[in-house]
Amino acid sequence: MNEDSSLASNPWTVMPAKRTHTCGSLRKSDAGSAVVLHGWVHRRRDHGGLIFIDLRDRYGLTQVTLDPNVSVEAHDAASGIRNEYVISVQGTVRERPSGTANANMATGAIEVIAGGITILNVSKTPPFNVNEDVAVDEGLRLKFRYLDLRRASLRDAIVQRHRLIKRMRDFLDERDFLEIETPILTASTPEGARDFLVPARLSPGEFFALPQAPQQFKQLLMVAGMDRYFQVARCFRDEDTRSDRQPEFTQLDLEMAFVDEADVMGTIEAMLIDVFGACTPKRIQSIPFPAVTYADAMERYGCDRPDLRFGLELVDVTGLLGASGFGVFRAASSSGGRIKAIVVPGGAAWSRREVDALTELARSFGAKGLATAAIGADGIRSPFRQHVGDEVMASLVASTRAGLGDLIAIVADTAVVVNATLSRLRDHLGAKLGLADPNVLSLAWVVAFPLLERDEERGAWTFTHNPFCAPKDSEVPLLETDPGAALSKQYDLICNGFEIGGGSVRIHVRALQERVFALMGYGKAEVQALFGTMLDAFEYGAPPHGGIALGLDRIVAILAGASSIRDAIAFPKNQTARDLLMGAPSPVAARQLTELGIQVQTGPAISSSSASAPPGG
RNA sequence: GGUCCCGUGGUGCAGCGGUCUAGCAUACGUCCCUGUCAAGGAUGAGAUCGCGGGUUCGAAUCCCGUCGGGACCGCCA
Repeated sequence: MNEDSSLASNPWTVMPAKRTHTCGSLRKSDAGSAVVLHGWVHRRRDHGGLIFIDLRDRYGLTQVTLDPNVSVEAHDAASGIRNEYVISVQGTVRERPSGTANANMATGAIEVIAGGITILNVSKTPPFNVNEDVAVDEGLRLKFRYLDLRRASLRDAIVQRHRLIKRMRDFLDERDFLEIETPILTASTPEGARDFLVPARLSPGEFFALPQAPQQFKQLLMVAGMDRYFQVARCFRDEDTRSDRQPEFTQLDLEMAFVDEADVMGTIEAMLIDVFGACTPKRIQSIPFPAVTYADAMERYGCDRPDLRFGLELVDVTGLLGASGFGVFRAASSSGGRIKAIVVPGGAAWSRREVDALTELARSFGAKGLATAAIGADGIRSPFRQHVGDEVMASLVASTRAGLGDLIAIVADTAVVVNATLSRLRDHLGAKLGLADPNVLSLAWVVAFPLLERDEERGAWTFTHNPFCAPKDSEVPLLETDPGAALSKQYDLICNGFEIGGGSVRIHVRALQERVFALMGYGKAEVQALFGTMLDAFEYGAPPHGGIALGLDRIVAILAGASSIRDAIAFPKNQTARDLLMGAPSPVAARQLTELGIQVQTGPAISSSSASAPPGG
């Protein structure tokens, strides 16, 4: 009866003998030992006479064998045991009889012959199978997160996360970094993401903001002489989620004084080589990490965080096709757009249906269409061949280096659309063609970002990284003549198509920081009000400094082979930023609001979004 | 704010206008079974197909709306 949770059947006062081993530790050399194991019933195989129980804890699985000839009581007790019951087993380790060892289990050479079993707690039939790693509805997984965390893949990711962070801490500690906590209740700063706000009861009408990152604090720590700082920092941004974005997430935040870009990058590179070497069987593709400029990345891959595990580089064919007789190409070229191609290896053999699907995909990514040319043994098959002529077709094949059997896919549009479409098509092809080795980590730096970009809404310059990022020394004069062309001391770290870190050498001189703010359209008074504290601090001997923040959730997700950072976080939120486990956010008592001086606007939108009933309830 | 995908016994899937009184696997109950490890065998129970409306002689199936989950665009220094 798994519903039977009566007090009599739950001997909670009886904590049996302390466990002597975990369920992952026993080996052949332990044969003969008397042991006590505690754990959850992973699976039970009842042969009538013999009963086998795979006992699970977070360390592994151990087979417990119940033989009525050894203990009738234990065997009888095991008959009533069901999956996910918590039990204690007292028994003897025995090498398994020849022919019955299980090479797939770490403990497969032995079994525990049970002399006694104590049920520590019963379990209802779980809402999904804990003992297998099949896909389950995300909502259900989040609602029963404590059961999901028992499953192997999620449990392993959480364990790996701990090991990774522990190793990072040790590495940085050995190099004189101090881990320093910074406030969670802090001040709202403009720009960047939307803040989460916390009402300040003692200052009615005013609010704290949760930090989007400890940016200013870590720079102030440099001014304070803390020299080398890091923190495993929770960050909060009230923006829409993605599979790689949660409203709260964790960064390894780091800052160093008296450094240039190479110092920070070198430190991080050394740390990651050490950490990944210890924490994952995956192989780093190339050491030292290659560096690619932002401009180069956009040109060759169409995005600033390309997956470098495979080639499939984009080729600019604007010059070649822009003047041709094909209207689509001419239009894109003459209106200042671009024409770029990607070569699909073996794509000439694709069926009409497959090529159509690729075109449809390109449309869904924003392109108006996809022009293709198949390089077959009997010649080039292409809808636009007749419009451009054989000579241009031959040049196209040559410049894209397409070979026999390949398919050339071309997008002609604005540079933004071309790059966005082809970079996503490239990712799609990498996956479809199996080019992205899951056992490889293609770590690389992206450098030479522009300092500023045009904010069309405000009609001013805005920062591409953060407002404290320094321009390259040689580029400072450009701030006066051509701000958009100035390159910065920013560096991003990418891995397998994700941005896993970003940082920069900062501005540490008040005058330069004020000049950059001026370019962004802030008046002096405004700057003083918003960033005065830090600018004032800069006047008391701010050392040159720079730092970086690594996205730990993303790194863990990559190592775990997860497609979402939800699978790297113990208690994540869903796509609509709700915590389905605890039922947050939720309405609060009227009295709480009164105390805070807050009046909640009621309306259809408000009341419907505050309904916190979980699905299936 | 927008686009797209998915909601069918506890779970995972199939069915996509009548043959569905809804199929399969697994989980669950009972029984048999002493070397299994996704144990095996027998048997039983369990779903008005997320919800509401519409089209139709007839809807799990088509349409609209809504709710829930997910992917993406915008957004995210």
